[in-house]
Amino acid sequence: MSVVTRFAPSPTGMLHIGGARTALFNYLFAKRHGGKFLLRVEDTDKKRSTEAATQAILDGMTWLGLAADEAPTYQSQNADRHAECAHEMIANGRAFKCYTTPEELQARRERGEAKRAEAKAETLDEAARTALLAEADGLLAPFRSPWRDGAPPPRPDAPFTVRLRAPDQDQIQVADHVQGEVTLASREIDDLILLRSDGSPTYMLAVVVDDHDMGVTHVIRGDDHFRNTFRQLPIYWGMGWDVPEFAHVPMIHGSDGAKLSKRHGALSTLAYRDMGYLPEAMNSYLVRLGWSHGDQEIFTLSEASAVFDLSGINKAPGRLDLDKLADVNAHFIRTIDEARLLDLLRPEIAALTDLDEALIERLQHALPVLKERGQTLPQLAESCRFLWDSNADTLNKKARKALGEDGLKRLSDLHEVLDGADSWTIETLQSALDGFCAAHNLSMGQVGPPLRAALTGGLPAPDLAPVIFWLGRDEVLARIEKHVPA
RNA sequence: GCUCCCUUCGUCUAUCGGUUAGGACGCCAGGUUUUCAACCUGGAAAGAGGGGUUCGAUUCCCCUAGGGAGUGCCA
Repeated sequence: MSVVTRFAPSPTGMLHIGGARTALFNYLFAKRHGGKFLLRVEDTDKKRSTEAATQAILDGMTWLGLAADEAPTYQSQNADRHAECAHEMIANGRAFKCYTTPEELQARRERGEAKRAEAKAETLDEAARTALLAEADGLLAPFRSPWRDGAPPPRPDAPFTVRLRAPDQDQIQVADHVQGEVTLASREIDDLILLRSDGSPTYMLAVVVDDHDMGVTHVIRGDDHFRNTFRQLPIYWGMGWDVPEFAHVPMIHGSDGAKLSKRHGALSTLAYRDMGYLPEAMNSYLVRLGWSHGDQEIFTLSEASAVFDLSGINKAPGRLDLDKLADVNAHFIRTIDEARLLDLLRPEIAALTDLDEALIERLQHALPVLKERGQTLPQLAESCRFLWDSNADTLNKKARKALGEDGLKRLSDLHEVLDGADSWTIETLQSALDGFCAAHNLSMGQVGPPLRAALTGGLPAPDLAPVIFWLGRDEVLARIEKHVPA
């Protein structure tokens, strides 16, 4: 049997980082087993679903490179099919019509809460408290409809929901690839609603029907859905369908261990793109958060696709560590194709200065060295600043100091040397500098600072020889002339 | 409240009864050095607590504490 996985987000917001990881795991598992990875948009909640959110999710997936093997499907379009299944289950006795109204349900819940609050009173004796608590428990227990056994409705024309008969056996077991074997008492499960009183399907019905119809073999989702599995199993049974394999992966928390909030990381996946992270880095970081493969820290998508397995997933929720993400990002900045890196860098630099042809050429030369100097794209762009900015007007303290009397003298001598250099490569420039030091009996510690001050004004930059080479003779001489007019 | 799950350095993790408990990020120190990085070397840093089982527990069991999830005519 060939593997089929799916990512099934509800389009009520952006694709956050937890969703991205769930999608990634589904993708990797499918690839690992030569199967199919599908995308299904769970838009059964018409009130909260938006087209913009759908698009944002699709964009996020595209950016991460998690391409689905078929066009995305939309759950809302299968509503008829869902209803059909519900009615089939009414026909075979697994489901029934329930005439209890939302108001009645709400009232029941509120009475339960009230009893519980009452039980807290200190004046109560033990017996009274126990009785009150028992009552509250009864009221707050999973709902079993009074009409589940076919009793006549109060008014046959009243609106009804379709509910599934909760299982009769004592317990339900789920063998989950992450959570292990977990048993739950059936009394924890209610007669869940399959069809709302307006006839629309609920999530619980829709997922099961769609997963079955799409041939999903492995349901890999957030562990916030784990409890749902116990309620969904009876739907598979009611329809006489094979039950897929399950893997419920833990959530991702913020760096403080609390639930992800806007403060720390509950950002759209695309926000990370906008902050200058690479999709490779996101994937690599995310796959290692909650899953491991020996000591390997860096994974490309294809590397992970070759070794990913469900058994390596941990049960505990993981915390987002932006420092680690930045380090992984730095790794990919250093290793991706340089032409692509330059393309990614273009808008970042264009935001800082005029990106003309001359600058692009300098960048092409310098990038192999400069790419070591930034964890994110904006940082990297900033590290390139000296390529277009001599910083002559805002010399920092060190630079100012280096341009004292001695410094200016050396600078003027260097101007002559560089002006007359007949070869312009990093190697020859380096030996020109070395030769200059030797000839004047100076150390690089005496020559470097003034030259650097003139060329970069104290901006961070690599070794002088490559800097001189990248800048080119005209620019170098011009920058020196700003301090020692020729 | 109830049900289920989880707990190894600050963080992500390795270990599948016997290890000086390993790696990575971050942090600290030293080295290199013409700035800033990078890089190299070294260092501090963990089995939540308490009981068992066992010749031997991080590893298996129980309790406690802490954390998470669920408890909708949301998904």
